Formats: sequence, structure tokens, C-alpha cells
Amino acid sequence: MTLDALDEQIVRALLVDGRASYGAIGAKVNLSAPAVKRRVDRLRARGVVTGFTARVEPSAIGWSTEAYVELFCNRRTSGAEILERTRTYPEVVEAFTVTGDADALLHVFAGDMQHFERVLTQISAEPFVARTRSVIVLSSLLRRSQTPREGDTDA
Amino acid sequence: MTLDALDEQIVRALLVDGRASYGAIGAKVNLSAPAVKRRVDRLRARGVVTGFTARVEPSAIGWSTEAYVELFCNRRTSGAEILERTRTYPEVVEAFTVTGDADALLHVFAGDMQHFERVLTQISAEPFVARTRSVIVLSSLLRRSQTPREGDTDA
DNA sequence: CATGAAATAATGGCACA
DNA sequence: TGTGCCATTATTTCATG
Repeated sequence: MTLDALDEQIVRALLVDGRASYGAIGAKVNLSAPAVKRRVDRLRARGVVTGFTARVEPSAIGWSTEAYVELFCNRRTSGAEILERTRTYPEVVEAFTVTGDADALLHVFAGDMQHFERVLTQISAEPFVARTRSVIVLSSLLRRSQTPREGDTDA
Repeated sequence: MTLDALDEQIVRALLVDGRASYGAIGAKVNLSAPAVKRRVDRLRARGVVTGFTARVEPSAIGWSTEAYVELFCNRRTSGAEILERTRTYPEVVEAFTVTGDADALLHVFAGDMQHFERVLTQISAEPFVARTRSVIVLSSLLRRSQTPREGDTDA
């Protein structure tokens, strides 16, 4: 599945401004508004663009504490099992299986440190969790979305 | 700075669908389209909503390798200094200062493992970097955006 | 904040390369 | 297949109350 140069430019424009009109995008990429819409529809159908969302300042909506939690599992725990449990915590926004000594990595937002401690305690008490190691975010230096790479050939 | 119940619902709707029309949002929150627009404008002016973006499948735009890199600095390095250098790498999408033994944490996307290794080598060679520890993402289990918390009073 | 009018944008049909 | 042009419908946006 390959994106041609036009698709790439359109995706880039949508990453910069997800609410840009098709006409405005078309002006940048030299395409008519309907043509841009058709391509965006196709990108969505192909699963390249999975949706649109607002960028929101976490602290403004009550999430002032951010952390990464490494999960060490005491037995072979499948990714599906980890997902099944961790998704029940609204504080967990990302979950990965990873290389290294830990088995999984969770990205967690909490209202404050007390809230985070409570969530961490609950997660630690999950039957498949042997122990955890947390890294608390002190300050967010950079937060941006990636742009398409040039030579792009993969799924 | 406080969001009232209406703002909160609007932000929630925009997180779910960043391209939803003001009329459609208004139907959900019992407000007219112009009223929703005024509130969204205000939310943007206040810095609550910082923008809109597309959600894109990383692998579809050439980023198949994802990793977190912990940075250990050999001297007291300011966050500003870390930001100044790391932002020059398009592969670095997030950068934080953190608690624990590492000084900073980078979220990195690369085209493949070879590409990641090259970037890691470059970052390791930055004068303020003593050593690094990388965690490669094997599979992404969960990726979602947080929703506003209920009792929300902070900046 | 709602209403209503005018400007702008989205979207489907149709012809063409 | 993909595009541009056109017409229709929907949305945005700004006036006023």
C-alpha cells in the first residue's frame, strides 16, 4: 500500500490542521476541492487516516500528572490480556508490549499525584503484574505529530 | 481556569471527532451551531484546544518502528537545551524531563530498525548525552486520547 | 444565547483525459 | 482510475434582538 505524492501532501496538511477545508488543502496541493475530498475518503477507507481529533492541553482538562509505567509480568501474559485489563482504566491512554526487561509500557495521565498513586496501586494489584517501575513526567518539552516519510513503501 | 459542563462536552465531542460540524455538536449538547462555534473559539483562545489534527496510522506513512529512549546526561543539562537539540530530529515526536535515574525521555518513530539505530547513534553522540537506554515497541495495544475529568479546577 | 441571512464549504453527478 | 466543473445541499459566520 503506497501513498503517492499527492496523498502525502494531503496527509501532511491534515496533520497540521485537521479542520482545514478541502478547498484550502486543494489550493496547497493544486487539486480541486472534490478531488481532495475523494482522496481523503479513500485514505480513511484504507485506514491511513483513522480519524480526526482536537489537540487539547492536558492540564486544562484535569490531567496535570503524566507518567510512564513499565509493567513486569510474573507469568507469560499475552498482549490481549494486558489490553483487556489496562483499557478499563481511563487514565491509561497508551499501552505497548516492549523489548527489554519490562513486558509492557503504559502511558498514564492522572489528575494529580495522589490520583496517580491510587491508579498505580490498582494496576500493581492486577493478578498478572509482578511489579512496576514508574517514570513521572516533570515537564513536557516537545509534543508533535510525525509527518509522512519520503520513500514510503510499507503497510 | 475552569471549563463548565458545556465546554467539557464540546471538548469531548471534538476529541471523538475533530471534524464534527458545529451543528452536530450542538445537537448533542443542546446548543445552536453559532453558540458552539463561539465556545470553540473561546476554548482555542484560552489555549484549552490547541489545534486539530488527523489521526494517522504511523506504519501507513512510513513509521514502522517506535521506541522510547531514556537519556542520561553527563552534566546538569537544562530542559531547554535538550529540547533545542532533540527537536532537530524529525523522528523525535515527544520529549520530557522525568523523575528517576534518567534525565529525559524521548518518544521516537523511525522507518525501520536500521533507521532507528542511525538516529539513536546520532542522539547518543550529542555532547550532553552520557548514555541512553532504549525500549522498542513490539506492538501497540492501545492508543486513545484522554477525555476531560469531572471535577476539573486546575490550570 | 437564538434567529435568520449571506458567504463559504461539502458533496454527488457528469463529461473528459 | 482519477480529475475538473457544475449544481445542490449543508455549514459557517456575522448581523441583530
